[in-house]
This record gives sequence, C-alpha cells and structure tokens, in this order.
Amino acid sequence: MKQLKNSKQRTIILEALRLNCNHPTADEIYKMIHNEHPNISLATVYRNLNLLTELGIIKKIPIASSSDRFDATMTEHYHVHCRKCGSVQDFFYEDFSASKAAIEAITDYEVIHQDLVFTGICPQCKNETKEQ
Amino acid sequence: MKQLKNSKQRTIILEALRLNCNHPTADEIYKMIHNEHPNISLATVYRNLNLLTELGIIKKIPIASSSDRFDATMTEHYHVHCRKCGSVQDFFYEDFSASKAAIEAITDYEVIHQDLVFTGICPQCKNETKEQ
DNA sequence: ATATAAAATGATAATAGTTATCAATTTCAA
DNA sequence: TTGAAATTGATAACTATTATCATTTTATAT
Repeated sequence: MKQLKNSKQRTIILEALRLNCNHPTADEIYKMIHNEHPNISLATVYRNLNLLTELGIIKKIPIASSSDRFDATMTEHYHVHCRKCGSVQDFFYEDFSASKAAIEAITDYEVIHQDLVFTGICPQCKNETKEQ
Repeated sequence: MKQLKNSKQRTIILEALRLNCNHPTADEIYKMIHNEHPNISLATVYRNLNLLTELGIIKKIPIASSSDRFDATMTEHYHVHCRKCGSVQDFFYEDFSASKAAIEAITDYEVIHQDLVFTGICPQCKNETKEQ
C-alpha cells in the first residue's frame, strides 16, 4: 500500500466538494476552484477524486449516460436522478438502512457501499411536461 | 414521437442480450453477434440498446468507472457489483419492492426505475485476498 | 405491385470523459 | 539537510459513446 503524503491540492479539492452539495462532476469541481487556483490541473482533480473515493472519504455516484458525480456527504443517504434535466438529489429512507446485512447474506458479497439511484422525472420537469 | 419500424438488427441485438445474463456492455454484445452477423456495426448496437432502453424493453445499468451495462431481465431485481473483478450479479430482496411509492412520496419525483447497485467484493475475490 | 416517406443502417469522424506519461516539484522521515 | 517516495501540471493517449451522412430497408397509401 502506498504511503500518502499531504498535498494542498487534495485539501482544496475535498473542501470544494464539501461546499457543493449538488453532486458535481470532476469538471465542475475543476471549474469551481479554477479562479482561485488556476494552477491546479484537471488531471489532479480526477486523480484526487479517485484517490479519495478509494480511501472511502467521498463517494462516486455512477449515472447512466453521463459523467460520474461525486459526493462528500458520507452519512447514509440515497439519490434520485432526473432523466430529463439530469439533476441528482439526495433523500433518506430508513427502510434501506438495514439492507446491507441482508444483501451480504443473500449474495455473499462484502458490501462496501450502497449506490441506490432511483431514476425518474423531478417535480420541475413534471410540471414543464404538463404545460406544453 | 417517432414511428418505429422493424429491423433485423434490432431483433438480433435484443435476442443476444436476452441470451447473456452477465449484464454485457455494448461492445460485448457487438462481439457476441459479430461472427454470425459481421455486417452489424457497433453504432447500430449502441443505437438499438439506447432505443430499447428508452422504450423500457431493457435496462441500462450504470457502473462507476466502467462502461454502461445492459440487462434484458425486466422482472424486479437489483445488482451487486464487485469492485475488484468488475462483475455484476443479480439479486432479489423483497423489502425493496414497496419502495417506489415511498420514494415518490418523499421526493415528489415520478420514479421510472430503481437502479439499486451495491458495490463490494464478490465471494471469489474475497477468497483470493485471503490467500495472498 | 409500386411509389413514397420515414426509419434504420454501416462506415467512420467527432466528441467527451478519463487515464497515462513524464519531467519537475513537494513532502516527510531519517 | 538529505533523499526517496509521492504528487503535480501539462499534455498526449485512450476509451466509450454519439453524430454525420449517403445508402438501404421498411411500411403505408395508392
């Protein structure tokens, strides 16, 4: 296992993600920090987001047909993804909390985390569809 | 809405997916059919998989850090994804069945489908780790 | 059966997202 | 303070997916 060393860039990237609760993509984080830190490269953003994900400090949210998104909120929660506008929103539903042990029993996997992504149409997009 | 017309290619692609329960990627389906149908192009495979997904005939499974996978099993079920070997396996857990209505109530989304992907380490990879 | 319009295709170019490369810089334990 | 390992920025390379477009196929109306 590789011995981690501190890096200012990693700290800045993690703080930027923690300030943005809209599940930004790597590129969105790059743009967030670029004004104040124009010398941080996109590759460094990707590198650190992946590293932080491997370390379990943040989560990567896979979304069908679009970029991966990242999430620094590690308290248990789940996501709904709007198929129309692409937004991702958090929600919590207590019934899922116990499921980890159940899934491990059913599948014999060691479950690291639960990416429960519900795909649908968000309230705003539902209204727009009606109005047309 | 576009008026669909039959195509032999679409039938072949859908049948290939229905024969492969390992949640293949678009490229894997292309390779499955390529020997017998060398004139079906990769673009046609992508086009039809996306079209079938939009029609709700198959599902696209988004997996972090890898290609989208496809699934023709439309009876309700969920997935576990091995972070080491990348495999995706089905499972069913009845407690999730009622969740759609609950999530709609919580989020006010119109939920189209549930991509419940649990990430972890599969039984085989767990054993390999121990043996090292 | 034929003509026609719409849909679909194959081949390939283009794009987007992400990762790899590598010389230079930074970190940190000895 | 030194040296090895980790990290970086810049950019090339790569992979997955989508767009383009001339051609072919499909299905409908005649």
